[in-house]
Amino acid sequence: MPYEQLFKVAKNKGDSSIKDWVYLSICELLLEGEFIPGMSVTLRGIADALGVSPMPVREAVQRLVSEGALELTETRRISIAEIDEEKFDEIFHARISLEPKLASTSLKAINEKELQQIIKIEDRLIKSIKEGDVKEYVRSNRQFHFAIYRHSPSVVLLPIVNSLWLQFSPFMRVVVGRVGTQVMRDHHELVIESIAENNAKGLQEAFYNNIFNRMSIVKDVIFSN
Amino acid sequence: MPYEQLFKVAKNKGDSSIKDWVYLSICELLLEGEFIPGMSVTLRGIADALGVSPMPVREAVQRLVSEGALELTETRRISIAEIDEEKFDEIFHARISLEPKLASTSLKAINEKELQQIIKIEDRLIKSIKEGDVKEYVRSNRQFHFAIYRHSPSVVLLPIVNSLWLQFSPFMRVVVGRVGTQVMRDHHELVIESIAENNAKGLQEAFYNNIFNRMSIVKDVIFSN
DNA sequence: TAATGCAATTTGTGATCACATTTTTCCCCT
DNA sequence: AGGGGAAAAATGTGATCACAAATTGCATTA
Repeated sequence: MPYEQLFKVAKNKGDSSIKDWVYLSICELLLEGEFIPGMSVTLRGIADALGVSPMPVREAVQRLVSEGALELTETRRISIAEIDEEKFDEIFHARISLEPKLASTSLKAINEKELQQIIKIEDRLIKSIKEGDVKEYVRSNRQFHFAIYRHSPSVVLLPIVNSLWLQFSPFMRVVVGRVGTQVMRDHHELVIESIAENNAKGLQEAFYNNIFNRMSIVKDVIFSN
Repeated sequence: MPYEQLFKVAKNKGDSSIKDWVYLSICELLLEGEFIPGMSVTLRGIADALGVSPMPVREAVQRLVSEGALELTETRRISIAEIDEEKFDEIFHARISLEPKLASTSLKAINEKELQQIIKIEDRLIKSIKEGDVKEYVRSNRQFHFAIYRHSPSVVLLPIVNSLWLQFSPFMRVVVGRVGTQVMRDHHELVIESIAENNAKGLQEAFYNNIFNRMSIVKDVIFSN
């Protein structure tokens, strides 16, 4: 049975259009690393798996193509985008240029309750590192970032950063399996400190260092030879 | 007759899919400032104007919505995106973070012939300033930038920058009418010099200053009170 | 004259059909 | 057994239809 992963996604709650639900469903699978870069998908395959007509799938897929998460081959087949070193460098530059700023714009919308949620996610992340649970590690790291970004009023930066994560997540899921959950300074303590102290400058620095370290390690491991 | 502007666009050459042609047609109108921020468009209106079915228009419009150039209202109508000061600041940050880098990655693909084209565009730009031709000024300024960006092998930065221009161009067309083609240091001489000398660092600086100056002036004039 | 309500039209969304092109399958030949 | 090739199935694209929801137009009323 193709696209077994799609059966895991939550049923459409009917609170939004089908195409948005399809879009979010595919996003989740991309972010969770259920799709391997280079593998191909089909409109009807996804449509059947989700129990909808190919029409809303077309719109969702088109959107993901324009966001760089999916690609069209020369013979107009749909596949999960792959990443080479040049592309990785571009994403590196974009992330480090935009995400610290995005984080700082989120700051004023984060209250005590949301800070506690962020700390809870960080606990899960530390636990996953100890246990070597790569899948949970990738998930909680992403949740940590977006638990912050999500509160930003941004209408420009946030969609861009979203599309960046959609582009590299399928790739990361594969490479982190190779890198492992090795100890790396993620500066999450500084992130939490800065939020608690309402320190925008410190928050930006913490995110800069976090992204720089992580992306550098991945770059070294994957593209060293 | 609604959407008269659409009649201006070139006929579909058949070398690509209809949806891509529709997409490019709407892009051109957005970039040329033919659409005013806040105005609404309809699928069938565009489809009739272009002589195609609503289907490829749906796909093109969905894409432009996901790129932030068009917006869906709460009652799912389509309109040209508007820009407030917060959004302008975000675009400012994204442009100044990404475009200098994008320009520098274009450098190695620009040869003498292409440099001459760029110089030719710069001449048109200077002429338009002298004559106070706002429309031509906006067009040649955009052509100047993309005559460089277009040669970049970028697959991440270029689409992002493209979407940024699509977002602010309808706005710029309106505000430049208010700002006028006043004298501003655009650092285009430095751009051309840097290309001629193959100086990536200088090119980045020239673009940084160009974008910073221009965006600052617009910000002052439009959002000063 | 300006506001109100109701009907007619228009709109985006989703489903289905048609079609050219591509991919896959499977049988035949060497 | 192993290629090669034709037939069959599958695929993305575009057009058309159906429908609920929103907008518009217009007559009626105060």
